[in-house]
Amino acid sequence: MQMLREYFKGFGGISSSDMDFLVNQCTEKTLEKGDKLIRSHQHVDSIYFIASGFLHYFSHNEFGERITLKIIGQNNCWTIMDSFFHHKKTSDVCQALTDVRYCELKRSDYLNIKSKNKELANFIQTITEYLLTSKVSEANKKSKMSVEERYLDLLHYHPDMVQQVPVNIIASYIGTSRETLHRIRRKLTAA
Amino acid sequence: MQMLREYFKGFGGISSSDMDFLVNQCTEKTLEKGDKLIRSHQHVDSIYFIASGFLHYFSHNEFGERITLKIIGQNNCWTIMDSFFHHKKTSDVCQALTDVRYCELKRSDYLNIKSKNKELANFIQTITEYLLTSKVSEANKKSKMSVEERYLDLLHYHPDMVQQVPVNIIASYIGTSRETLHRIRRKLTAA
DNA sequence: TTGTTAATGTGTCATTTGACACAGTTTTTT
DNA sequence: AAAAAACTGTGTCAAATGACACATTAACAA
Repeated sequence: MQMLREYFKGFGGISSSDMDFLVNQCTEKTLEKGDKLIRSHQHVDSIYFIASGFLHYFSHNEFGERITLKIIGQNNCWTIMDSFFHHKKTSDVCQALTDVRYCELKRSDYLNIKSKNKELANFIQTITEYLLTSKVSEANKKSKMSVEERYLDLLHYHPDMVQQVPVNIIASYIGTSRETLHRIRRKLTAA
Repeated sequence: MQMLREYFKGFGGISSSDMDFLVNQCTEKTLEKGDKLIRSHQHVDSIYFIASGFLHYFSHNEFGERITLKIIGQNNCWTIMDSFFHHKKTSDVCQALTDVRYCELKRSDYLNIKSKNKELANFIQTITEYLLTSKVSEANKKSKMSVEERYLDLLHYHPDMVQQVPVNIIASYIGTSRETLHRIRRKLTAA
């Protein structure tokens, strides 16, 4: 829960009573490696904050192949937006790649927070703006990089992820096959 | 301005005085084909709503090649988030591909709206959540599709864009070269 | 412990792609 | 109207990639 407090602190000052209120809406939970946080055809009614471990968020393309949409690591606030905000079923899956500790915030409590007071409404707006900005920047960055550059980027910013997550999942995440990623790694170790 | 009202209406009811207040913060403007809305090294201090025409939002990769990040068409609310929210310079460019009519909302007026009253703050939050959800969904969809599928998708949802925007820009947008896009088009017309 | 499954490393080969080159066409500028 | 610039169509060829196949190793469960 301490990590969550730190995460929130990063978005500017709120009173300690507001902070307590915020954190009290969240529940600490764990997953074991292989457990599913979200199954196909499920409604997603919570936002998650990852305290430790890695989650694998994936979907399927028209040929039924798994496509990694995100590998969610420590200190990340995440949900399936479309399902959460629009009360829709998702067809995607989110599964623990390692043991995971996380906090859950249910939609009803999220709404509570937003309507509690002006400061908290504002605080949530700030976080939403931050998430939007991050997502756009990330997508733009991805557009500018080759597969190899994306891998080097991962290695630089998330070396632990590269170590702990299977190659085929990393490969899918950066948009290539495990064989091509393997060639890239071979080339890099040779140099 | 009517289009902007309709756009806002899509996000749920607000009082007509709130709607008037909202719309009054926006200024109608135009660009001629080739004009730059945003130049490199500029601070972006506004949000834009496109009423007609197409804008080309692009950046450069490490080799100085132009990378199309977005082609912004009618009924789109857009800005360079990172620059707008974090008061930073952008190194990207946004230029009119056709004559363009748009509305501009300056940051100071955006902040005015947010602090005017609870309903408007909420309304802005709803739009931000919508933009975030759309962006994530769009990125996920893109991950699942091949270049050819992305082209077919554009053709389906934005046939006017495919007609009016140069092939090399469309190609860059869907992540390939103009030659490969040309091959795809040739194959499709053959079939 | 052993059998089973998952993950990794690597080679071959057909296919796809990007880079280049250049001709034809359209648009814009002078 | 002429010249210049931008855009489009197309062929060739080398390089990159994906699909397979299979051996090896690691992780997990019976």
